[in-house]
Amino acid sequence: MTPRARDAERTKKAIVEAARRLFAEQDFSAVSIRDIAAAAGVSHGLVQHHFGTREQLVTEIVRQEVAAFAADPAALPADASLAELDRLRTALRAGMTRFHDYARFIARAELGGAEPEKLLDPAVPTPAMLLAGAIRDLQTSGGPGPGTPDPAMVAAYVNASFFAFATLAPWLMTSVGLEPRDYEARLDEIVDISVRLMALAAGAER
Amino acid sequence: MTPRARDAERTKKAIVEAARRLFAEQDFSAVSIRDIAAAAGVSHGLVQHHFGTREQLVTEIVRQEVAAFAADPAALPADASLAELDRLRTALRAGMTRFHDYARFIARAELGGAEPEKLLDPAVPTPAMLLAGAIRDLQTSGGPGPGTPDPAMVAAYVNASFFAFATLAPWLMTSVGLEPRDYEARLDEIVDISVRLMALAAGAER
DNA sequence: GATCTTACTGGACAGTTGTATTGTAAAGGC
DNA sequence: GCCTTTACAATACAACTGTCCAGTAAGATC
Repeated sequence: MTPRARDAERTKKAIVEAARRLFAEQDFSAVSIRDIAAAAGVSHGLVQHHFGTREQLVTEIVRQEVAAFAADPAALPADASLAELDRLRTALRAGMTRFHDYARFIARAELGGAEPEKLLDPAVPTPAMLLAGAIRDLQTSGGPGPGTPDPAMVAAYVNASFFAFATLAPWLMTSVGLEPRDYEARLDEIVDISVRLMALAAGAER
Repeated sequence: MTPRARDAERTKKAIVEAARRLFAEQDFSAVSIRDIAAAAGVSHGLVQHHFGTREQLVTEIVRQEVAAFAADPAALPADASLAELDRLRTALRAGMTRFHDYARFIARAELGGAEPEKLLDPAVPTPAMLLAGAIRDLQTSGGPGPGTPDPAMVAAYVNASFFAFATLAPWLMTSVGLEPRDYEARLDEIVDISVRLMALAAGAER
């Protein structure tokens, strides 16, 4: 193997990027250090030199992924109030798109049993955080109506749907007799359903 | 290893059951044939004798899991119409409970890349299939109102939420600032949100 | 009782894994 | 120029993997 340029920072980034790519396609435990090294064009010994053990590498990658998502301004558009439905829709759509890859990553990491506590970070913004505006609307206008669902639970529900579609869109579509290929084209419908659900939670009139 | 009773059918079942248990806890690719054999109290050679290759074993387990869920009467309660909200709620709750383990299994299998086409079976009933009654209600009463979301898409949305909560409840709860431990206690709220969403899709008055 | 089938165990094997270790040469301080 | 540091490659190794295969004995058939 021909030696690469001596640029530790750059090399570490290349390794992390290669690992990210492989983890997005396979089981966490199906990806070996040698796979990662090969994908990064590096000897497997170097991976160990930079990251220590395999577990430390995985931890580092998870940490970076969470940090990147949390820091991405596109992941958390400004609060959108229910009074501005169009803005809410647009923001939710953007959030959903950005959430897509992150959700897949979380699913693999979580189901793979890798450092779950690192992922359980309530500080990480999610599409449903947009509910914040709606919830404020609700609270300033006298509280929820009788029998209105808990806005936080609705937010979790919306997050859940986005998450599931991101990871299992083909299965979810076919499970109700829809065409799997249509998923991309119908993202707006999913957003629309979410918005209606939020309005419901806020006790707004239909 | 002391030889076990010579009962092929019983032994095969024990192996499948052990594998199911292990697959529910770890990455698909992290579970070895020897792990499964040990958990079943059997030599690893026997697993090969009964199932051939590891892949055939996994395929068989997935097939059985899908078949078991599809055949379970509790998984698909009788159609509940929107006109009978209480029955709908009860049925949905039962479906959700049964869906829980199946969803976890699907997630692992799908994300592990194991035989996805086997899982993409639209014939497998899911909680949101209960929408069938509501959709019929809708259609016999003159079609959806203007701007009403597609009932099939709503069904997929409901399925998605159930699926995601089953696999990632702790993360989903904390992501909106709720207590992860509360998840079990608040299942009814999730069902309630689903029912409201269905009513919305059917164009029913709130 | 002899023979055949088959449910099982256990050993062997080559390939892959994570990690430890050794070796090399590039860079920087002095 | 020398010397220390360190980014890298390459080898070594024990543990584990899936698969193959030889052996054993229980039970059925005749």
